[in-house]
Amino acid sequence: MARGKIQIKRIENNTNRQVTYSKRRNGLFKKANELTVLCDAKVSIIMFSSTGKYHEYISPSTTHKEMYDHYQQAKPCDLWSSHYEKMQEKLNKLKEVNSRLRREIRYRIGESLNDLSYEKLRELEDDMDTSLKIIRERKYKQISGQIETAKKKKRNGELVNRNLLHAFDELDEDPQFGFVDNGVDYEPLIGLQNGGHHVFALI
Amino acid sequence: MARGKIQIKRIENNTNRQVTYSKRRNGLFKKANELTVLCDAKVSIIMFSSTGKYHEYISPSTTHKEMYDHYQQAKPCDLWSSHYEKMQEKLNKLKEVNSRLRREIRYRIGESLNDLSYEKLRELEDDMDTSLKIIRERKYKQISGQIETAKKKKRNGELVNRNLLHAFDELDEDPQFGFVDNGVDYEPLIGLQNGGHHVFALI
DNA sequence: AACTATTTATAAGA
DNA sequence: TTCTTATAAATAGTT
Repeated sequence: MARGKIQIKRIENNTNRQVTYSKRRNGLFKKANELTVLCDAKVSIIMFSSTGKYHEYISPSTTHKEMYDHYQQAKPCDLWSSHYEKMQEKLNKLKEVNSRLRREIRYRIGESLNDLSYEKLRELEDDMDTSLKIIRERKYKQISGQIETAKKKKRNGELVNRNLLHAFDELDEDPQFGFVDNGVDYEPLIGLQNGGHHVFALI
Repeated sequence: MARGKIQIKRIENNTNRQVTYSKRRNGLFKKANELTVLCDAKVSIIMFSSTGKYHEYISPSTTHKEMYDHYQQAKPCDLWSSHYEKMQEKLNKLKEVNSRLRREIRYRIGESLNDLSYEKLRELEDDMDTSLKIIRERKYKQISGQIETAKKKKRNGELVNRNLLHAFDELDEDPQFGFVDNGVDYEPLIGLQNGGHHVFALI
């Protein structure tokens, strides 16, 4: 717009394009600021150059986030808001599921039983009873398995020992094998609550 | 910038301000578009007038959402993105808590017991045992309470009945009072799983 | 980054 | 709102 008119089309010369970008960007931001002051408006500008660098203008009294939140409200059907809202929805759903899970656990550790009808209490008792049986079985299975293992190891150890005795005619027969933890933990997410019950450290 | 210089400060005359807003807004958007074309850049502008009306410019090849997502990446420490990221974080935390709660429930209904060490199994058994006792107590308390209530009602009913008999010399003595549900539900969020256990219908 | 000839934007008026 | 136009501002090409 000076020293010759130009066509509004992509500037092919790379350097030229960069220079023009820089100049016009400043011009744009200046205009944006004038608009802000003169008309008491709020303006949010974000731009990316062809090389990927970004620049921004934002009216002093606000933030991009505020502008976009506002924009969202003013234009609720656009694609942008759907992303944002979906996230909110997801969050709320998770919260709900969470509180239901917590309630379930509370019932199962014997809290908030007031909420339950007699029928439900009976169901819960049945469930708990069945579960407890499963857990006991499992426990017995595990302890007998461990005892077996221990015995085997002991036998094995004794054998080795005997061999050693044979070989060196020394040492006495007393290898101590304790129970072996399977290495997977019932997690340290357990805090005391309600008379010694082990429950999650709820957030 | 014509017919006289102006000071860059708020235009007090309301109509004037509106007019200037409109004119300059068009100018700004025109410039933004020229910048887009000339320099192969992407520009996102959102503005609100002092009266709350919004206007926007967005380069043809993109969307506001895309621009802000980009902007976020380019400026990870700004307030907006922190809002966005906090949301993500919250979501992840909730998910984590969720899976822990589910695990806890699984243990308590006798699933995934492979994960637990012998020690933890023993703790779990203890817990379950205690909880079951609490639930049983509660159940008995409730049923005996209900029986009491029923008896009272029956007595009451009998009394009324007798009075009625006296009054009308008719009707026979047989009011049927059933147990009364307390009205609060153990929720229909319970679906069958693992051999008849009642657990939440997990999402 | 500065300069400046020109083009563009626009304030005020209609 | 739109047009007009005198004038202020922006800027393309150059240094």
